[in-house]
Amino acid sequence: MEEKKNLVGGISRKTLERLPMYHHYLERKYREGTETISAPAIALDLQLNEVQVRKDLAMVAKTAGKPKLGYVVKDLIRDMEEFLGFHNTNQAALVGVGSLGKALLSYKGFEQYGVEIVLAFDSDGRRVNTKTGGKPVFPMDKLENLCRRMNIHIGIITVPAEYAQEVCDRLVGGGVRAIWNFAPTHLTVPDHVLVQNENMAVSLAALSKYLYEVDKEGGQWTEEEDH
Amino acid sequence: MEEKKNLVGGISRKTLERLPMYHHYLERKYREGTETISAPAIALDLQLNEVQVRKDLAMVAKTAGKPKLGYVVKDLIRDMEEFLGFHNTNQAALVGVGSLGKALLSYKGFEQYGVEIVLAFDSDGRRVNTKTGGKPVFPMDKLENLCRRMNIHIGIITVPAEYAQEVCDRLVGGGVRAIWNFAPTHLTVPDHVLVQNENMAVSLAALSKYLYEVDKEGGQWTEEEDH
DNA sequence: TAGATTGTTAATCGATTAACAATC
DNA sequence: TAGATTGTTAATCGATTAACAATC
Repeated sequence: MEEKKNLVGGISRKTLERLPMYHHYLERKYREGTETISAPAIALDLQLNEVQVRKDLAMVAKTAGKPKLGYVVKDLIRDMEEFLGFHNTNQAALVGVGSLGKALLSYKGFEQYGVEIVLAFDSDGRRVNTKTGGKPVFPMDKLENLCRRMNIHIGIITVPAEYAQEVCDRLVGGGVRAIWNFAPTHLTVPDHVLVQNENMAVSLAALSKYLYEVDKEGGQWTEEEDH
Repeated sequence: MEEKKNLVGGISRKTLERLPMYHHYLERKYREGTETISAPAIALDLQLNEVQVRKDLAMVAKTAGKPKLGYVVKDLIRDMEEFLGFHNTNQAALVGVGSLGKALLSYKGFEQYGVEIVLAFDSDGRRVNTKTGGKPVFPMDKLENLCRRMNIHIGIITVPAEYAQEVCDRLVGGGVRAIWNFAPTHLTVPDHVLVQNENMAVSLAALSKYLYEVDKEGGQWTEEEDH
């Protein structure tokens, strides 16, 4: 029985989740003309603890910050992109060209993160051999073969939950090593494959629960109050 | 300065994130004819610790499990849905009818979680006064007014990052108390408003980083190995 | 009964925050 | 220099896991 890993490349999952937030924030600051920035300033804007910011930045920054000055924004952005591997483009295949699949195929913003969707698969004959967002849609039986031949490393699953595991297995069979799963279901994969769940159900549950609580308590509420 | 809350209704965020996973799993089991199920069985299938499963279920279950038997699947599903507030439908407004916005408007699966998108807003005159997924699209200047009049509590943001904060402020101004944010940016909101980030950038960063590491290390890799 | 499974208390683990000396 | 800010070590906090008595 294998351990579930919490670390990706020596960095905790929690830290990794914050990095894109810093990245986006720093890019905006840089566009606005900010040249250097301090950890307390970042912490204030992003509502984080300043020590946490310093520790997070220490994970990625090649050069240390300077007391009284802070960090050089431009260098920080560069180091962060290198750390996250945004410059090594990975090609991805998407399976399931429904409305969500179409939205993802049409979305231009992924390349910035080093991911490019190059082709899609669908079981519906009417969608096969068309193009969506400029990306060709192939029939399912070409999946393993095309993924392997094109050396695709990322699979994006946007099929209904009941087909997700099967699609996942086939992607892994085609040599895919990282899965971005939009189906609201748990996927079982071999150890060397990473599953990243984009779990909308989780968000909805949190929203729903929050509003439910607020209504129940009849207004604003804090966890300190015990009723 | 306010504390960021980690608890929603006396339950830890981590636990809350697992509940939809149990819910989906249990529904499948129930469809397959399973009447009772034990914590170890769930833990095995979902790759969790069995004590964790028991603790999580204890948070939601109205009736205790029975030694040697486990829990009644049907009751568990019912309790979980009640706990998460899936039966109290909340109406939502979506802002930004781009490809992602359209996909969400067309998606039928939200109602199951107690969320119903009833209308949308967009700044593009060509989209205004059309319907997408059967939901009317209104111009931006109607936002606050319509949200308030219709007693909308959930706002869904699918606009580009640079407009997200402004849209967020207006939704809050219209009485929205929970925001589902798809823009890759940090939103600042009053304390009584919950922001749920559906942060694709985070997922992409994790995928990208993982593949980057795997390639660097020349194959499979574990965090135990120090090179 | 025997043993699988429960719920709970205690131990462990990891992540966050506080404290502080170093430094530009 | 003085003080803002750094990086790091120690303390705290919360979540996970292990241990175990209760029970059907």
